[in-house]
Amino acid sequence: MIRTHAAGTLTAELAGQPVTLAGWVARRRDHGGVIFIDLRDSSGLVQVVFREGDMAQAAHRLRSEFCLRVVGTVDRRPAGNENPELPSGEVEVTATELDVLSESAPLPFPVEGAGAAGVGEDARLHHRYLDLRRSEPARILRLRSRVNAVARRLLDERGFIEVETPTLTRSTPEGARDFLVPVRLQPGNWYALPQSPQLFKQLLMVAGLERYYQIARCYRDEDFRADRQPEFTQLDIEQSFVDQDDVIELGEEVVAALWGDLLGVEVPLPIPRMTYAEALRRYGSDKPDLRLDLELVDLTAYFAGTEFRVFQAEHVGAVVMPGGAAQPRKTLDAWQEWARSRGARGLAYVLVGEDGELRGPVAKNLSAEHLAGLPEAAGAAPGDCMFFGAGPRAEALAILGATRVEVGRRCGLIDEDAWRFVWVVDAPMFEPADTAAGAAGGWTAVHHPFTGPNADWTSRFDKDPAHALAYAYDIVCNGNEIGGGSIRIHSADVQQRVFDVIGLTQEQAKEQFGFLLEAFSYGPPPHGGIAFGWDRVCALLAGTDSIREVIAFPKTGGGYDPLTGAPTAITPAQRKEAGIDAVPNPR
RNA sequence: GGCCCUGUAGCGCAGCUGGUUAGCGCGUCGCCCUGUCACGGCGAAGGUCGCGGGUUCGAGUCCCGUCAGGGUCGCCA
Repeated sequence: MIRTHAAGTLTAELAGQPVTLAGWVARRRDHGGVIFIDLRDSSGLVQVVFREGDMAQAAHRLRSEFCLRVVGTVDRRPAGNENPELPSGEVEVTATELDVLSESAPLPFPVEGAGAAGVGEDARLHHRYLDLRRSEPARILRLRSRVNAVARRLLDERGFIEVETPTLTRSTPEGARDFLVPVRLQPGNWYALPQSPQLFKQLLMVAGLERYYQIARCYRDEDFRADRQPEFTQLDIEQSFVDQDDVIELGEEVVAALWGDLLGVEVPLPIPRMTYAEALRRYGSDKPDLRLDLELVDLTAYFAGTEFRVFQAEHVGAVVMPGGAAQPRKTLDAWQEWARSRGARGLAYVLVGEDGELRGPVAKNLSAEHLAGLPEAAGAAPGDCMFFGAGPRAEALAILGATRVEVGRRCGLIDEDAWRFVWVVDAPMFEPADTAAGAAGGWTAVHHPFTGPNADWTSRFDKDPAHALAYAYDIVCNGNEIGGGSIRIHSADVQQRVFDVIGLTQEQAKEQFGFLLEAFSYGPPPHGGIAFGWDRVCALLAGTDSIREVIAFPKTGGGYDPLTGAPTAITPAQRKEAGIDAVPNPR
């Protein structure tokens, strides 16, 4: 090694010892006759002193982020000059030899010191290698490595086998759009990048592995959000001869190990469970944020027979904003704007005065008797504001659920330090096809077409697809879905009935999933699993809002990589060689 | 694809109802400085105001279009 010690590890115990350090110039404080350099390496910082004569002259030309080798001795700092902010603050290194390993051009943004905190994301990603020299981004990458290690250790201890599955695979028409890769050796034919290892992990169960896991890269060609990237990572797990409780138990162990080992947070087990229907009814969301106690109120029955047209709807619900009656008109108008920006027509409200009198535009439209019992029915007290959502049930619940969280945010009702986990179970198997694209029948699978019906519905899911429930479960943390999975179908009969419901003919099923169905003709074991959204899990553990912070080289919303400039055009020669425009030979 | 916000020096931002030479902080460059740790002092350089068009005597500012980034809804089995 070029160095003998790491900069951040030097302490008074080493006083008097010669050391050789290697790292970067974090900051320079040039006093003419004496020059201080904060030398940074991956372990931290130490102050290096260059005194008069040759050493001071040599140090004078140092600049930020020059890469150095420094030989010197560890000295206690003069009394009164210690820096308690630094772990190495009791000592400094008096330089006797300086070797500039490489110089740095002027920086595109401040790496250290004042202004380093406020750098825009674009600049940071363009020079991500400089961004990662900074302590916080570096901390996050190190944390992610430990997140992986904790998961691997736990799964290894429980007999799981880490298997790598292909990233060049077959395009399957359901689900998200695939990224496609042309194949030079078979012009006109294309690989797809996997949206997840779903089909392969099921094949591994047929293969008798029984316990599989993988930290797997997945690819989906969809529009991006703050919490989405075109390539992202899942902790993918699958197990044979298990039921839903077994998978949930394992998922809880993973969560408890991560939060316990990395944050010192004890997650009380078992994690509570809630049905999908209950989550929607009480919180207006399939990923409820339980840091907030506030619940929705169903007033559909209460308003039955109302003459107020807006409330003549499939569903009428309310959420109460404590103390909300004091909001000025301008703020209440802003709520309307907020609701419209989320696709709602508006957000009806009734204010409960301190005197109990009900005010607001909607109050005038309600009958005296509906008005009289309203605060009690909604659970509102004097001084509160009642917000109402009315319309088709799913839409009304969606806006009410969003309002609930927004109320919690504005009223400071959310405990930012809390970790509230919940399993959302008994998800519906199917949803009407018109809300999702591409299905030929009247129904489409909510999860994927291999998700098994739960015990209650095995015999009759195809008779009442609208209400059929699956052995499908999501784990939610503070309002974020961090993982989800299901018990898969291993019976050919059940599988065929699911295909029938979603309108998939035998020919289509064979065309799309033939290899899986063939495998399933050779004694497939009952199996199920779970996949964690690993980027989101890491972001939560790191305490950051954006998953970009936990990805070494993330892309922007348009799928652009600001560092490499990918994607790029290709040359006509590349295009020809890749066979992009070729017509595939029939097989 | 819809809607909202942003785009001014290397970085972060200001620029009021249109007005003469577009400012501030940090950074950069030069000189000075022997105990600083966001060191300090003096001086200097650095800008097609994202791009295109329009209104106007005059546009960073107003209008239209467009591009890029961020957010959000749709979408994401």
